[in-house]
Amino acid sequence: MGMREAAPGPQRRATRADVARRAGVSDAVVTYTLNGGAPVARATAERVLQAVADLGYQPNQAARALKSGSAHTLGLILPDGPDPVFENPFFTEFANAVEAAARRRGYALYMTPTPPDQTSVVTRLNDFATRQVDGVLVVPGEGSLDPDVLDRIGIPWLQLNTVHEQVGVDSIGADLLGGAVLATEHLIAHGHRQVAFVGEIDEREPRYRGWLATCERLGVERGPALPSEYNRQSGYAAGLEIAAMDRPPAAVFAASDLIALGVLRALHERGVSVPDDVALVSFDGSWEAEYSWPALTSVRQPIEEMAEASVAAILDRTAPDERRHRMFRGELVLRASCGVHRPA
Amino acid sequence: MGMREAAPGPQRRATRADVARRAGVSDAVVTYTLNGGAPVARATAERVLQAVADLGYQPNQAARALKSGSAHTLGLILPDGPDPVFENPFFTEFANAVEAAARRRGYALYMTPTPPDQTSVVTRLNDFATRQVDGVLVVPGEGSLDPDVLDRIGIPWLQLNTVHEQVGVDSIGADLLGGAVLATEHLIAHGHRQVAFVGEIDEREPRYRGWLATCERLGVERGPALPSEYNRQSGYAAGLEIAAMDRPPAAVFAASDLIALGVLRALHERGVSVPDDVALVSFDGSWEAEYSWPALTSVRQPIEEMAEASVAAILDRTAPDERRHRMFRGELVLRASCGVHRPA
DNA sequence: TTGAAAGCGCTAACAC
DNA sequence: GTGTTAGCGCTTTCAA
Repeated sequence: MGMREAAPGPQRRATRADVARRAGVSDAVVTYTLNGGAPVARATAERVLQAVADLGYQPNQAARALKSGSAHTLGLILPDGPDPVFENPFFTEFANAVEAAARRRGYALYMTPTPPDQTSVVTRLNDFATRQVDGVLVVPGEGSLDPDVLDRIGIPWLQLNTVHEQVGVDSIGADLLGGAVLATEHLIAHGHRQVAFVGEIDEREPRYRGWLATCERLGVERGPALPSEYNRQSGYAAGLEIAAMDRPPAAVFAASDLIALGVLRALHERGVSVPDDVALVSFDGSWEAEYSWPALTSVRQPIEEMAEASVAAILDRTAPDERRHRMFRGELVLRASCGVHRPA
Repeated sequence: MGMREAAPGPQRRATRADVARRAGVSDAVVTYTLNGGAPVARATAERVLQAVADLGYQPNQAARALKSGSAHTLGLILPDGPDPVFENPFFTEFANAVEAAARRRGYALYMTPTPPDQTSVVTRLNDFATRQVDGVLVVPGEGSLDPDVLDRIGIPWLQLNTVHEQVGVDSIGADLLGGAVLATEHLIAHGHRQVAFVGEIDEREPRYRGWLATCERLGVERGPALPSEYNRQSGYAAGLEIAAMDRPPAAVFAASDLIALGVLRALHERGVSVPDDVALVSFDGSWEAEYSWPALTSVRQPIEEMAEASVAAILDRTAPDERRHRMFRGELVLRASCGVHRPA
């Protein structure tokens, strides 16, 4: 008779063959019942399902992956630089949302910080390919990736958190320019006749462009533009500069929450009051913006929506050659840092 | 002749057979060369390695997983409750450190928030098992897990972030009691004759016990103990209570950074100054504690060390029956929230 | 509607 | 030292 269920302890997992035997059918029928692919007689199907339940059978995903070329898994590559990505609540929220979206579709997620240079990313993509990963979401860092090289690996990929749209690259990103316009307009609506900018100062950076354009359009003096990387330290340095000015700008648009948090700290230290002396609006709308002091008014990126769309874009891709950029609008979340709001 | 390399585009990945053919050896020799397991003549090995390089061959991990029962992958289960785990920088840092430790060992990581109840965790462990995951790190939430049930799944697991040591459970955790002692002593060293506590009020909670014992040992009045869950909102509520007191405690020990952040916000709102009116020390030492205002003095958990140990514990496990709790000491990181430090 | 059998790519026991 | 071969558990023709 062979071994019956051994005493408690890590027992061997049931395989498709065990199920088939117990249901008195062939292996194939088990597959048909479970995955479809061929019609199965009602009675047969019931016996199979019963056997599955009795045995607590669960298909071996490794075997499935080998045979079908799909591990039912997605990969997420986050930029691993001098600033730990996971210290950025925006990425953290994004990663979380992607995992949730993948799971809803029955996919698992490999998530890994990777240096954002071409070679490292290629290595990681290759590793994913050997694991039969179905698609990879890449959050780029500094430096750009050559789409052709990545394509040649043969694994579907999609670029997240895109700032500059690129031909031949399937990508997803927030409407940075539109968000910057929202933020700047709001500061101006508060009555400020001068708005400063802290962030990446580059004609091609949409947040910078949005701020610039809005100041010009509304005939408002553009306060100084202070350079800052997207982290707290750099924002702090900019904040110190602001505090040291003879005539500090009464309104500041910071290109990310992290920058704003740094600015905030510097102003606190120098006894400059936010929002009384300086009104501040930032970008991202991550949860950290909510528990800062004062809480930050910020342009909230539609993270869940973008995550959902990312997973869908890669999983539902039909024509591999139809590549495009998908842009998502954010909304301004009003809190305390921009000043008191009057009823409209 | 068959097909030669097709024009650029996702080409078929080379398999072990391709390498064998090109090197003029059998499949087995390729395996021997790559994995060891049998001696290979120097010259042969060189030819194989050359072929591997020429073809850019990388072993198919799905096939490996099927054959060997190991996907070279670890799983990390985070508690998914009403409070999103990824809003807690402590978990975020921990997850990041675990991923890095796993990667250093050549392992990938599945990371997933999961409701911490028994059924959900079992389901997830089973899913991991079908994917031939080599071991799972479980961060428990509310409610306890039955080790016997988890063991029966047959996949090695380890409990992280452990508060209460349990027999029969392999686990890792910080020295919470020792940390609470450090924090409380420090507040007392600042000259305060009364120290309050905000956190979980339970005789079995080590942070609570450490605070209690230290106050008694040093003959200091223990200020009120205010209940709080481990999140910002709850800390905020406690902070409001503190601010509303006739005679607020001059020193507070908060059981986590998140709690402290909430307390801080409440005190700000009520115009209570930290550290002048209230000195504050918290627990965890996550990065968010550094950019709060004022920056938090906090007991830093040795996250990297614990992550490293977690991965090692599960991968280097020899005797599956030798289970124990591994405890790690934290250290007090001095910042501003506890008050000015005089030279020792 | 069901079954037999080939094969995904790799490993390892066994033979030479 | 090297080759042959039998699977790991599953999917999928192809036949019956």
